[in-house]
Amino acid sequence: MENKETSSNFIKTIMQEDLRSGKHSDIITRFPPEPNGYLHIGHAKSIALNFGLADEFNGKTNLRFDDTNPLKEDQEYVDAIKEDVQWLGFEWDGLHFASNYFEEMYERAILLIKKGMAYVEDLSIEEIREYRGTLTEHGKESPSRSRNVEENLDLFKQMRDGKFGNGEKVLRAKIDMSSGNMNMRDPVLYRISHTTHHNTGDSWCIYPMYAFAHPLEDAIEGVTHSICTTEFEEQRPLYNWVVEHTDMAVQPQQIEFGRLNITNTVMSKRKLKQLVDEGVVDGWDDPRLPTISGLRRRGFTPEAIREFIYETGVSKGSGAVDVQMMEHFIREDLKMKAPRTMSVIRPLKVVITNYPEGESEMLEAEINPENPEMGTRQIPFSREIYIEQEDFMEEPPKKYHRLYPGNEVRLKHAYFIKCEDFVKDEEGNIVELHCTYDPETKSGSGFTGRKVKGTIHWVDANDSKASEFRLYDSLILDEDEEEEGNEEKTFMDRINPESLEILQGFVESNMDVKPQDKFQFFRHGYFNVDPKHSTAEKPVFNRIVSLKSSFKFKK
RNA sequence: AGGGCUAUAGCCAAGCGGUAAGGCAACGGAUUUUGAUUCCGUCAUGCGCAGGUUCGAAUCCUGCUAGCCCUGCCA
Repeated sequence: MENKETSSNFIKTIMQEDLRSGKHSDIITRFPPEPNGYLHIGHAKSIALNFGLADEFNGKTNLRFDDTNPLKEDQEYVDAIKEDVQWLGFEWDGLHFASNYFEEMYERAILLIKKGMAYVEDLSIEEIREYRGTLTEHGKESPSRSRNVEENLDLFKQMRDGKFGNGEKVLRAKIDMSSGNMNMRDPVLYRISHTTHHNTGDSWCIYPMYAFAHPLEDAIEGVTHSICTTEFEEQRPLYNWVVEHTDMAVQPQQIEFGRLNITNTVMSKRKLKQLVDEGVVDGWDDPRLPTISGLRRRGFTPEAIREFIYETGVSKGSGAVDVQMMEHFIREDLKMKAPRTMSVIRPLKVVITNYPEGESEMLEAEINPENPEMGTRQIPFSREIYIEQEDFMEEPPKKYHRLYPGNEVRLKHAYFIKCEDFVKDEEGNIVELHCTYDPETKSGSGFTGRKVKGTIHWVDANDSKASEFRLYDSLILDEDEEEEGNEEKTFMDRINPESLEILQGFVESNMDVKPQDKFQFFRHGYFNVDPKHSTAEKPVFNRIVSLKSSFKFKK
């Protein structure tokens, strides 16, 4: 994509070398999701790598659904995955389904049987597990291992023909039960599952396992570099074994990278599913989730996600990237794109006592000072306005530049106002401010008579639009130093009870918003119009990220 | 009778025998009608630890240590 000078990573180095040496004349990669769930930003890294690298070398990338387990897969997920890949800004060359290769895979399995390298297993699932041994003990060979080729062929045919029930038989590779690598202890190649498949319907009742199917899929498509995450590293010998012994024409190279982890969130499908199923969040597209659909609803852009992934790099390590890095890239992307506008999220009424009653005026304001081409807008101003509650303090700390009794500040795009008085309710809460304004200080007038230390935002109290604001915080809290070592706290124990705060306030009356529109609310941060809950009458804004701030209350 | 992988700053990460890139964060300072942005500056005599080879080692060798992954008819 638009990635500037190409920073180095070990996968790119391998590709460059393969091109240089003539091992390959083209680079072909693939993104191979299983359609059993929604994509998250970890997948986005894989997508960006596969598509980005191939693109850089003018190669090709296929989107291939690894749909070899009908129990878990569904058309709903293939549609969602396609949408997410496109939304991220990538175009696949071929669109494939592993299930379209079932016939060829079956033929290759037969080839293995004929070579005496695969056999039909009679043992039960529990027995297979027992025979497999443990991490520190060798496995032992199954009695079925010595079955002759003809019988294996016949039995495998019967498996395909539905002569057996689920779990009764399985096809296994004959490799090495004493291997230190568990994957080589006669791995299962095919299992029986009388289940309707989203793509092949009921035409199959045996389905290939990942370890057998994946290398074949890659080889069939002529994939040169099969990029996956490090937990597949130990499968590489098996991957190579399958391609070699099934006499595939080409041998793709499996390359593993460390998966993306981000602080203060969870990334595994299992954990995300748990949060959704237990109702901790509002579905797979909850704006607090690192799912692609969640990030989209939160207001992240494809550009920001891509830049973040790119800057994050590729390695085999297993660390976690600070979530602040992701926030940096969305701020940077939206800086030029997002219109500035004002909103008051926790309103405090201000009466400007020397402004004539019943009158109002329109003020001109630039839409984005970083990007003047975006033009200007008109903002109504009158005697009563709302400001942010935190922009007034009865007894301010040192270096507080906002409103307090006797202090003067600028209202953005409007006038200086000075706090003359304030009123409290019975409980002592500040409920209203009385201020005076100075007509001389109108914004844009060039007034230089005196300076103020602070500029605050506001909204006309009688001409503004009621809106809902949803402020998000980390879903998962940091680990306390105290708790480490103690009984294992799970991520469910560290859920932030304050990850969502819903507030009612106001935005400028000139705002006409559509779902997914993005704005910078002055001094607040970047917000996205929620596509699920926003209505024409009452917009709902998701806070994507706050603005940075160096202001700290200190005594 | 275990196997595989990884270790460079608070975090991510380049580096491939010639004297430690970059990004995030942090901290100074300038500008500022966003306590934002922008700009300028600081931030590893040091590359998990201990030895060794070499004129020279983050890079090569040996030995440790720590972390991650592997015993689905999941992918």
